[in-house]
Amino acid sequence: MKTPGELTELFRANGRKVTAQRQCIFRVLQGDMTHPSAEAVHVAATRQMETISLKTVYQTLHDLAELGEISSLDLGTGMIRFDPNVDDPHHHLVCRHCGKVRDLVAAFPDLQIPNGADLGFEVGSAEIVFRGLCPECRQSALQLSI
Amino acid sequence: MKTPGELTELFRANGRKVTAQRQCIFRVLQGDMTHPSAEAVHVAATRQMETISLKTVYQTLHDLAELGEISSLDLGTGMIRFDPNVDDPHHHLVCRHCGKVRDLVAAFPDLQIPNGADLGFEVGSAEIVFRGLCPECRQSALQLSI
DNA sequence: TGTTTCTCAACACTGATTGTAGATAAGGCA
DNA sequence: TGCCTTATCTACAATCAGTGTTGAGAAACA
Repeated sequence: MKTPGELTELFRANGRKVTAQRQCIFRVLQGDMTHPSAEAVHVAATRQMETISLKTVYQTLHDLAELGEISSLDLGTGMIRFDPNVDDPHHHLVCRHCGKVRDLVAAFPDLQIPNGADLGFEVGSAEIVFRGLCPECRQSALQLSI
Repeated sequence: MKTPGELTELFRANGRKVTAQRQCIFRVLQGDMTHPSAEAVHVAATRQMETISLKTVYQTLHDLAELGEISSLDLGTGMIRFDPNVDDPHHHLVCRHCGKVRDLVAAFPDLQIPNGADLGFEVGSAEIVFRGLCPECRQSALQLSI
């Protein structure tokens, strides 16, 4: 993802206005590796700007996704997650207990896309989701089963 | 998925009661290859039993998933889809326009699960989702772009 | 500075799914 | 077969993530 300054330029270049709320969201996303939900971004943004509304957060996240600066992921955790890492092709590791998401950059960088020709599909992209338990949930699962 | 008769046995063996509503849902799922949503199952069930409630459909689908007879999939189409095919390991092809889902049985039957050990994750399963356009949506996309 | 246009926040609303509670039916047993 | 216990059913309300609307306000640009 670009820096807040670059995003400001990009938004202006695309005829979008740059507000204090948007810059706040840019800063929140910068360097966030947790694949936050809109709600999580809102909570973090609220710490810098008390009155920012959830609707504004949703709208700005959609704008960023439309410009290709973040990607939105539905990983089956009940809400859409936003991933600022759009530069390295990668897949995801999802904790089936707490929903935590981590990038898996090294695995399957060039997954062969099968041709769905026999089914008539025109296949455009492939995503792999690995599900398991994160370190924390693994730990608490162990303690519970004693 | 097992036959309606086998499912009846299985439910009884697990201390669950077998009602006309449940058997109706068993029949609806039998041989359904469309990965229906709960709503779609409800519509089909209503054709056999007018008064069956959506809540009952959700509950029975969850029971079946709990017993491992169907699997529930969140493929990013806005609702959970149910897949009666739990016998052949397979992946999914999802139409990004209409949400139609097809099985891809032959592709990557034995995807190597990377060890998430360096991230502390204990990885249990892997799913690949291929996104593209189904034959029908491809056709209408072509017609629109003329 | 003035004007235009976009964005903001508050609020109501949607659509999928779940919780509640009284009515009803299944399954075991006499 | 009829009764009794317990699970399940339906209807209804509620939840939760996300979206549409609208008047007020701020950004961009001349």
